Amino acid sequence: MDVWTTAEVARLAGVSARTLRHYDAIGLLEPASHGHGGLRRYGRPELLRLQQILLLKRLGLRLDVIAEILEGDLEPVDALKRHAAELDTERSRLDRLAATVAATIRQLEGGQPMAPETWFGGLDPATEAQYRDEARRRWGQAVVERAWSTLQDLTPEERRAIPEAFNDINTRLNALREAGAPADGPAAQAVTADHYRLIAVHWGDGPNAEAYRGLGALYTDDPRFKDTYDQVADGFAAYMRAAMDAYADANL
Amino acid sequence: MDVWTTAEVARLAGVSARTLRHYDAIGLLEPASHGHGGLRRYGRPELLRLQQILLLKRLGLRLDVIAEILEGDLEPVDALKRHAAELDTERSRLDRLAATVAATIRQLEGGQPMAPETWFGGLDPATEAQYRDEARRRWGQAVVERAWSTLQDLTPEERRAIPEAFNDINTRLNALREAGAPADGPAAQAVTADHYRLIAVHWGDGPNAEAYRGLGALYTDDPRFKDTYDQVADGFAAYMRAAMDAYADANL
DNA sequence: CTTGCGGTTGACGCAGCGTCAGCCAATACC
DNA sequence: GGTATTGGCTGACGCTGCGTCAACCGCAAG
Repeated sequence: MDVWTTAEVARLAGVSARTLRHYDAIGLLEPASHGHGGLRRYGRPELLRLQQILLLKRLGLRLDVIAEILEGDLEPVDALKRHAAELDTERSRLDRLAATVAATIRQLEGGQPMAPETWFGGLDPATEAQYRDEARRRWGQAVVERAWSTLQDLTPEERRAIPEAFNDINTRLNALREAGAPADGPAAQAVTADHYRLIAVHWGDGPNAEAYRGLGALYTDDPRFKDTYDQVADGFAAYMRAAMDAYADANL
Repeated sequence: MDVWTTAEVARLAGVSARTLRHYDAIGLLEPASHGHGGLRRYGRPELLRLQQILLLKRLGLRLDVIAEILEGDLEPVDALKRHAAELDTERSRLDRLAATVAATIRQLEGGQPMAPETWFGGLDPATEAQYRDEARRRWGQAVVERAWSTLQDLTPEERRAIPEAFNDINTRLNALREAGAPADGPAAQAVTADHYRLIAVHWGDGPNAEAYRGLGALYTDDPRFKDTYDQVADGFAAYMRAAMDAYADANL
């Protein structure tokens, strides 16, 4: 009774037969012998090795790492410490993700305020015309016409998605501001890059440094914009402008 | 300028061209037209749809879920709430995993005490003989001989792994005890199942109900065992025995 | 003889692309 | 006019850890 078949080992160890065949295939746990039509026959050393494998697997180690440990090529403590660090990284990633998702849910449920970038969408004709005139003076005829025709071509569904996209960016950026991240730091600049790309999509091309800085200036100097942005949080408009200036300096 | 190629869209949106081709392949984002040798040509609606895709992707949603949302088959808020719940589950799983890994590291670094199940390994000959005699009286000749020959055949390396395996189980079970989990509850019984299987491997077969209960009795009644087990934590021996009794009742 | 159990070897599937490989077309340089 | 470069295209493999068929074989019971 010192030898077991695949199914017996599976039952004893609480794994599937397929798993054992897989471990054989990748060389992690080879049976003591292949006899009589290829039948796998496991001995006691294999059972014990399997126990060690399962112990390490329960800790979340990958099979190739487990193999290295069992071959003596890797110190268990070292591998576990590295693994613990990875777990920690992954956990904080999940934490941030969960926070972002929760914020997005609140935002969707709360009904988002109309962002000023949606100038031409859903406004009454007079106000709309006023914005368009001003935009033309600031950025020129071509840009405004492109943006205008863009918005005209949207389905109502797509149009609804625009404020969400801007609010998403505002939420993210404000979270960084509250966390004390500098506006020209890597985290805030990454979000700003998303903002730039979103603007680029609406304008049909990326704004140059001057135009982008001009847009930022609008956020702090024009009360129609400033009020909306400081509604996100007090001081947010200034933070946003600083981030945009830094972005223009570094990338445009 | 109302139409863009793959590379242009990639640059504007900050994704790889390969990604865009993938999204086309799975039908998530199809170009406005395929013209002139299969060249993909994206229009403004596609750019906007891509923005929505990337927004949702940043939240960790899977591509098929994103597709459902964009097709209008799924409410964004519902999907996000479900996703938030999944994130929470995953996060607590990682928490437990990290705790287990940390405990294992402490255990490996602290040098584990010899578990009494390693009767015949590394003891002086006289003590070893004494254990063997007693084990024979308790569980019979056959079982002891099998277990004995098992241990004889092990390499020193494999022998060192045995206490680790037992200590792993003790650590896990004691964590449950300290958390207030009942010895006959599902969590503790899952660990006990591992313990049973480990014993089964060493004995060459699973002990029956009587033998397993007898082993449990040993833990609380025999001072040599009890002392070692209560060294894990005060009262642990009794908890372990209760878990083993419950396991025997339910499964053997 | 059939049925059924338990064993075997492939091979696909999953998630989301990265990364060649091999081929075409237009442009730029000599 | 030849050619090197750029960019786009379509496959197809790779990664992780098996679950899940599919197709086939051998042995024992009914």
